Amino acid sequence: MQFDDKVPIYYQIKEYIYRQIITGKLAPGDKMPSVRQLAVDLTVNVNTIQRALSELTAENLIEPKRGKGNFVTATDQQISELKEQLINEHLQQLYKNLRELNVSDEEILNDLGRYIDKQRDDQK
Amino acid sequence: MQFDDKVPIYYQIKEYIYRQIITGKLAPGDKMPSVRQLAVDLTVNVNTIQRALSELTAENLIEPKRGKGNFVTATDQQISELKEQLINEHLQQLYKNLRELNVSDEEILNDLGRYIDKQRDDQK
DNA sequence: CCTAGTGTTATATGTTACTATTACACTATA
DNA sequence: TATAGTGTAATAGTAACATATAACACTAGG
Repeated sequence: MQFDDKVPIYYQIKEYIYRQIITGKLAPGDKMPSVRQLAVDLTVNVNTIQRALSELTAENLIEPKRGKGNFVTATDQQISELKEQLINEHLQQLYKNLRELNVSDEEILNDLGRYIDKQRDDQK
Repeated sequence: MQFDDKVPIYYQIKEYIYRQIITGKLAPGDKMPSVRQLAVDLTVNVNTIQRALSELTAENLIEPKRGKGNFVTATDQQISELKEQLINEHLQQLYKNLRELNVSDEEILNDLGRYIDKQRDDQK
């Protein structure tokens, strides 16, 4: 996994696990990979994994069991709220960023439309 | 100015100056506020200002003159390219973030449309 | 009971970011 | 020529982040 060196790694791992949960790769009740395995997979130190997991635990999304592993405890309700929240934050971020560059509401929508069309073309 | 504690301050200052230039608050040829004044205005250390300015200098957007100050040397051409690049990066960021949450192209556009409408309403 | 696989915790080390402080180089001007 | 206002650079200290390493606590299975 490639990290943005402008943002703490533990935080990017947290976001990565958010995604795993939201996209269903990790479902309620699932056992997560062990901290040591995650450390290998993401090529970071175990302590860095722990830093991310401890925050997710504090947010009641996962729960550790000594000797067993970490388990997803988030409910479907929690997950859908989390997804909505993250989407909203990202939209807000874009909106704020572009407005700060003096891009109008209309242009923002047009530019995004063009960008998405371009992605579709590049895909081919 | 409020900073995001997940991103280096010097980098956020760099982005701030990008905005000043793109929105015309700083025009080609303009003299910038002194490093000491910027440090006071943004409530950071002079060295942090320098860190940002030295990168902007390396990008040929500004140029320092000993004893005189820092001056905007970017051309209109450079500025419009910079603006386009930043807009593109932000669009790409949103697109990537939402696609990673399994949001479809169509939903992305709809969600943004709704978000912008909501902003307009909240404005009143 | 032993062992392998879990989570948890602690220590030491290195790097980067930021601050505070000081000093130096240069320019304009009174 | 002195002074105030510029940029520049160096030092030292603090904090956060990440690493390496080791040890400890618990669980499951042979």
